[in-house]
Amino acid sequence: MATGSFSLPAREPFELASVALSHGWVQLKPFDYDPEAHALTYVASVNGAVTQVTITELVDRPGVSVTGDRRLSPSARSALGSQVTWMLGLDQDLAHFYELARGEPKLAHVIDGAHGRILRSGSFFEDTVKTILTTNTSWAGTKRMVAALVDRHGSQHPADADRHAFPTPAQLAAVDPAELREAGLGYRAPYISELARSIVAGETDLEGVCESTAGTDEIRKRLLAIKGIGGYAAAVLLMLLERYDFVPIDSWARTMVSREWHDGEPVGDAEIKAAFERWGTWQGLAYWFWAWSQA
DNA sequence: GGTAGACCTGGACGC
DNA sequence: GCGTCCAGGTCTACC
Repeated sequence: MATGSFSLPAREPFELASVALSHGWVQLKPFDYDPEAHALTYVASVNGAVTQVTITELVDRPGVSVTGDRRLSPSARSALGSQVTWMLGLDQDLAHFYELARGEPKLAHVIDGAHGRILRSGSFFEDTVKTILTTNTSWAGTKRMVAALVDRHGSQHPADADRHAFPTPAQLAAVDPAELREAGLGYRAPYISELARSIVAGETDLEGVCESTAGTDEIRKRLLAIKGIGGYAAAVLLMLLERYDFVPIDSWARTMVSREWHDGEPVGDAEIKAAFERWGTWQGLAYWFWAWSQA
């Protein structure tokens, strides 16, 4: 067996903290981030074995060091390497976005700060479930629901009963929707259950969406066909797929666009779309990293 | 295609 | 401490 540590290269510019703190995912289990140590941790299921992974930034070149808390076989190391590369978008090319951002004072900060990558979970299934759990609730509610899923239904770490991986589709498909409802998911419980069962039954290929070369509109249609995914959630998931053609319009977007361009007057979807339309296929990213005048 | 009401939970608020 | 109201996206029924 090989040791549990290895490194992965990243395309420049890269800063681990910029990716880790790109949105709230880092606050959701099984992620954790230590700002003092600049270390991102994630409880992963690698080839069926639960491993806590610690990711730190390399000091001598762009990239990260990945350390598992157990010895990794060559195949496990390869699988984990692919997973971490995907989660951090290490090979993502944002050169065109930076070119555009250079000419916009509200986006110029993304270049120096190496912003642009958005943290992803270990699987697109996990990202989809988490996104559904962000809808129609507070952030505290999202954290509580995700924690309930992970703690109750995720595979347990062999050395620590308090640590669990995010549950697989098979694990969630086996759970009675009523139990998910009681766990605090409320009306979202049947959505999660139906999605998990559909994947297990082979009716939905969520991970295949990541590799798809289909157009963004087609991918969006597939996402909108999932119960619980509406316009906002689809836009968030498309962003995680590096497709930035849509702005995720939620209450926060309404507030910020209203303050930025409409003197606090209420705005509709049309005004929000109009505000970022000029950024074309980068408009979602422009919105995400916009330096708003008022927080 | 557009709109209204329901869904569920937790936090804020008034009494 | 209790009850009420509200915010947060999406779904469904209806027009």
